[in-house]
Amino acid sequence: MDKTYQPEKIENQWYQTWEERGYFAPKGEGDPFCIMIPPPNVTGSLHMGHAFQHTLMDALIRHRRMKGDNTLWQVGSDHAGIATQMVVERNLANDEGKTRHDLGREGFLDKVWEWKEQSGGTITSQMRRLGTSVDWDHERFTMDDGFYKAVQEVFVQLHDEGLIYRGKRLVNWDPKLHTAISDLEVENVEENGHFWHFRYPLMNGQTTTEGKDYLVVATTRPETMLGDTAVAVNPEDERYQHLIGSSVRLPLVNREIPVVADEHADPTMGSGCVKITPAHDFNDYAVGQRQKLTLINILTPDAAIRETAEVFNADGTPNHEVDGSMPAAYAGLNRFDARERILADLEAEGLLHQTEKHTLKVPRGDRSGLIIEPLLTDQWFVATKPLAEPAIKAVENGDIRFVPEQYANMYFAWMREIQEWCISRQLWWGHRIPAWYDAEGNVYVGRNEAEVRDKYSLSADLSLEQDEDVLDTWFSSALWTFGTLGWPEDTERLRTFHPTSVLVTGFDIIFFWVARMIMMTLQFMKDEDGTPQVPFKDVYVTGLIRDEHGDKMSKSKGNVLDPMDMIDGISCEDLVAKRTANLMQPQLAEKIAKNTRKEFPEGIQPHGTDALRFTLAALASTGRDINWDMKRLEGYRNFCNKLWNAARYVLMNTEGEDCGVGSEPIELSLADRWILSRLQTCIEETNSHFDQYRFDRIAHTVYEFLWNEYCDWYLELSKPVLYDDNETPERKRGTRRTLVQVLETVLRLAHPLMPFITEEIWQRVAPLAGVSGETVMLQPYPEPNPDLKDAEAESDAEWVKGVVEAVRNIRGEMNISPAKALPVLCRNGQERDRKRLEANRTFLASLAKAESIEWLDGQEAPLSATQLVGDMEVLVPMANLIDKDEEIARLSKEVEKLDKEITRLDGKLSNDGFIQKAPEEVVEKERHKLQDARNHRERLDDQLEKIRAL
RNA sequence: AGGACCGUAGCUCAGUUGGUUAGAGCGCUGCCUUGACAUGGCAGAGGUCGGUGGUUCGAAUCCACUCGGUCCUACCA
Repeated sequence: MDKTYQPEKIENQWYQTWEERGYFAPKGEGDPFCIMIPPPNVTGSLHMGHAFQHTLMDALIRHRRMKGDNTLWQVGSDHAGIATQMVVERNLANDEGKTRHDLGREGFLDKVWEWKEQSGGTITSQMRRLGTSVDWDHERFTMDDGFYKAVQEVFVQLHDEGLIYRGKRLVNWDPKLHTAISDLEVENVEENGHFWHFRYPLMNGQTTTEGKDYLVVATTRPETMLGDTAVAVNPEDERYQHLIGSSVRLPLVNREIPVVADEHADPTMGSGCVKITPAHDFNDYAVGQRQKLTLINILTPDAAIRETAEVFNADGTPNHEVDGSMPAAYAGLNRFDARERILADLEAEGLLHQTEKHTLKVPRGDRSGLIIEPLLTDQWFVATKPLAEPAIKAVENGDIRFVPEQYANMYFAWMREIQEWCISRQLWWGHRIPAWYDAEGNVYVGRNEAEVRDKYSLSADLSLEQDEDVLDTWFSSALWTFGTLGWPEDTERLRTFHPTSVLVTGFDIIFFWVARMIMMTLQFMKDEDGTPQVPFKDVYVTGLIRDEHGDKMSKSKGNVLDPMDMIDGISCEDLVAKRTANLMQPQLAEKIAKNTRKEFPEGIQPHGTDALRFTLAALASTGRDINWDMKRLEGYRNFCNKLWNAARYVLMNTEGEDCGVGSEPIELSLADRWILSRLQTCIEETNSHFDQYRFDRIAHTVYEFLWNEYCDWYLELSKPVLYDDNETPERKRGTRRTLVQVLETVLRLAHPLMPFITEEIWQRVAPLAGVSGETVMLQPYPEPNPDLKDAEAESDAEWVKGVVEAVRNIRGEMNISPAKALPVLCRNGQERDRKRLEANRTFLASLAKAESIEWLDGQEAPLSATQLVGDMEVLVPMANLIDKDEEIARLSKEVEKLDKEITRLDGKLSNDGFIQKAPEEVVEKERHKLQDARNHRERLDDQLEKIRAL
């Protein structure tokens, strides 16, 4: 073995072997255990969040696979409608200077598929690099024919049950992407703006109670006034009672619009009058529906002012009575220019009453960044309320469990206020809506045109056009758990693996994805007796990986870390180049480059996959934010090196030797029995942490055992046995056997977190431990063996460690070289101390580097430095070695500590309440502590006196 | 406005149902290249657990209030 751990030499090769040998596929027996991968964007690349979640999923899968379950980790990717279409459109513009319209729908879709072929392999090869043991043979893509079948089936069934419908509604419209988006895809950002107060003249000589001949309305969006169809006042508002039913003249347009009474108007805000623009504001739309107001759409799909407005009745049917003509001055202006012109014109007419500054929440599209426009369009919707009800119950009654459970609150809050879901998108890339129209606009829904004709008894010569729109990507990903397993076919995989076991995902997509998956699955997946199936039993919700300052990693901030760079390393300049390439705002490049050079002057060293995975697991605590820490990564890379070198030591001392797994007799030392006992605890804890999804504790438990117990103590304790010619062959065999068996077990224990290094070492260690098999991946996961628990060995070993530490402490505090052998004296102990001393002389001599260890029976001790182990004093004679003042200082420090302790315990024990009310065992424990502390104090005092007397 | 989460060592974070001397990694100080490992070993320094009040024999842990930070949902004519 190499002297240092070099991950790049082992990782790729093992992954290839595993994949070739088919280890990742379900083995077909055992309890089913299934995880559905949250499908990454097919054209994306692996980011830290993926690396994090994939690590945890892989750990779960490998754990259960080793436990003997029939495990399936279903892999696949998502077509990511808007995101992908945007990328391809941008490439098209950059490379050929063309738009998608130049190519036409078919031509453009060919381009998208081309792009998918070209870039789709990026993320899968990165996943392989990360060691993910997914079932590649059944990889799925949401645009697969089979998956499309599932999408169509769901659409048609929901439609036929009346849960999907089409209608003219106000939706969130992205004027750049030219599509509707759901309310979840809108980000409300606080921005500076204004309130503009307008005067709308009253008609027919009416006046307000104050004698004014106009009403004042305020708006943050003046341009919408062109589409106003009413002014609302509160029905309780006395100021305006007499005006309800009268009219105002809409300025600029000169349309007569009514004053209506509606609760929406808040008498305490502004003038108490509200302009109502039902076609351009969600609240006003609701007012319009209540008051049966006309809808006047003044905007084009680009959000520019129309030449002539579109007019509809409240029910969405075209209205031919109201004149839609608009002032010519604004036609074609974009909404911002139109705003300026309208303000100027109103001011010129003396109708701009007041202007005030105001901060408001501006809705922006999460993809385009543009201000979203509420726009009246024909769209498809899912009636979510009936679907939400069982979905809420499934979590309430525990069929689905959120981990950590506080995320259930988030889920409930959203589900109980759920809005209808707009599922149509005016895009080309996606699942085309299975609906057809005749020339009169009648809608027919079916799986294909032929079925539609049959279903609706349409004549063969009736010409039908399929709906141009596609479905929201989340509509298809909502079917992920069962669509990937073959539904609507009744497949073996579906029967075996659905409901799935656990979903691992981020809290940021609970609404987008988790909630919708639950709704859809309960609706479509039923047991044979008709009971709805949940998509998964547990939802393990992860935090979000942020940079070391707690900022979200983003391209525009230039703080993105690529998991592949953690693994393979990257030079400073390459990292700068990567971070500054393809920026949306190129002016940021300089700052990003500067910060990057400052933070990573040496670039990033390679750390290997196992170190990255171990770090991610160790960071996976229950918090919502997880700050990345490069130092942690280094620490766990060192841990890998530690494991590597421990294995090197074990192999050096066992290969070619009798490791006691045959028939030769063996004898176990105290150290052997101790480490085997500790190992059982480690196994117990690891398994229990796995059951609770506490990956941080798994990592900690394994780390602690391997480094602080196995390496720091056990390997050192094995040396005196192996290196001493006087030791019996039985004892040597016992030690060798323990060395290899414990290591082999730890390798299995750690394998789910660090698959590569464990496999590499296991291959060499397993035969020595008498274990055969092709791979550690398919070995049984360790289970604790109660027979190996040995309380006596543990307490004896603690005693040995105590004596060693006592001598080391004296050494350390006195600055005595570890190379210098010291004479050690013991006295005042009990019989048990003597026995322990006699039984463990060689261990003590070796670990404490003691030249001699003598028991003092009444003889006068030479002046010494002292440490206490229980009642026993451990003395190191001072002759020439130890400085008097330093020893006084050291002992005084100890005494001070003890005094504090004594005061604290004394206070506690002289409290009657404590004595009476605390459990007897707690009181007893405290009494013991006090007794011990007093004894120690006394001994140290004696010692101090002697040294001072010198 | 409603809700959630966070505040523990210089930094990043653990701390399971209230009972240890409050822990880890990194950083820091001192000694050491001893035949697995300097990506290392040994020893050590460092915290009145955001604040106040309460419940309790006992609070980092439970309750109330409060300060600071993050986020989600809703609304703002």
